[in-house]
Amino acid sequence: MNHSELIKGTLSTLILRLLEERKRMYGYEIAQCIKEMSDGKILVKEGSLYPALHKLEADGLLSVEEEFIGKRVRRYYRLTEKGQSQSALAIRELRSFLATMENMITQTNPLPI
Amino acid sequence: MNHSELIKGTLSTLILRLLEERKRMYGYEIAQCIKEMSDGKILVKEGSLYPALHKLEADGLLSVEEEFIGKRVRRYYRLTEKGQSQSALAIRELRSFLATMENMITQTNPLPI
DNA sequence: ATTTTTACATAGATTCTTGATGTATTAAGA
DNA sequence: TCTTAATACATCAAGAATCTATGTAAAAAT
Repeated sequence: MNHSELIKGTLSTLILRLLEERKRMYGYEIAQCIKEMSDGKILVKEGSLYPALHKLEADGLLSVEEEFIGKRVRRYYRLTEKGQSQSALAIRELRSFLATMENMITQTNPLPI
Repeated sequence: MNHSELIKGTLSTLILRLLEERKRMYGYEIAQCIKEMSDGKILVKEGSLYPALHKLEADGLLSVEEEFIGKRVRRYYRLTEKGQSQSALAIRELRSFLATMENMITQTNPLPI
């Protein structure tokens, strides 16, 4: 059991959350940001990140602008309007889930039902 | 995005945690307990629960005693010694992950790296 | 008498992440 | 200057975990 197994299901919400704050980010930047913010504990792999971004784009939550830095392309993502409302929802949901989990693993001697 | 998608990766830890407190539980009881403790927010399905229990047993973290209630069998689980140490580890890990996630979705305006 | 709850189980489909692999530019260091 | 590391995208096969659906059957409740 490590952090990378626990991240399942939370990655897209995390991406939405970052884009809420930063407006405009590209994939690699998102991965670095998650690494920094988690103190190196959550390392998103390319094999997770890019498919997740593509799915969010396909679902109409993100829009993309390609930009050339020298000869190299960067795909900048931002939230669509749909993405903004979805994002708010997903974050509330995640926050509630975290609180519930915290509560469940913290409370001692849960009573028989 | 709902709680059932977010539970991925946390179910076994949750089971271990419950058995740490309650010593001896059977599958159906565990599912009910998770439902109660989460205020109905986390509904573990049989298709998730029983395979998870079987895996924990196969990995030597749980032991089983079958008991007949009338004509119906109940499979009571408890932590093995290995299960106890693993449990402590998994819970620490989960707690740390929850804190990290909480931190990431809560802090406003994360700075550029 | 019928329905709901209790209690186990598994198979197939789906989803998510990983590891491996690929391509290519740019920056840094020896 | 040459080599390595970092940047930046991408995809595929494999594995893990969950869900839905389905099945069986006893006990309790209506």
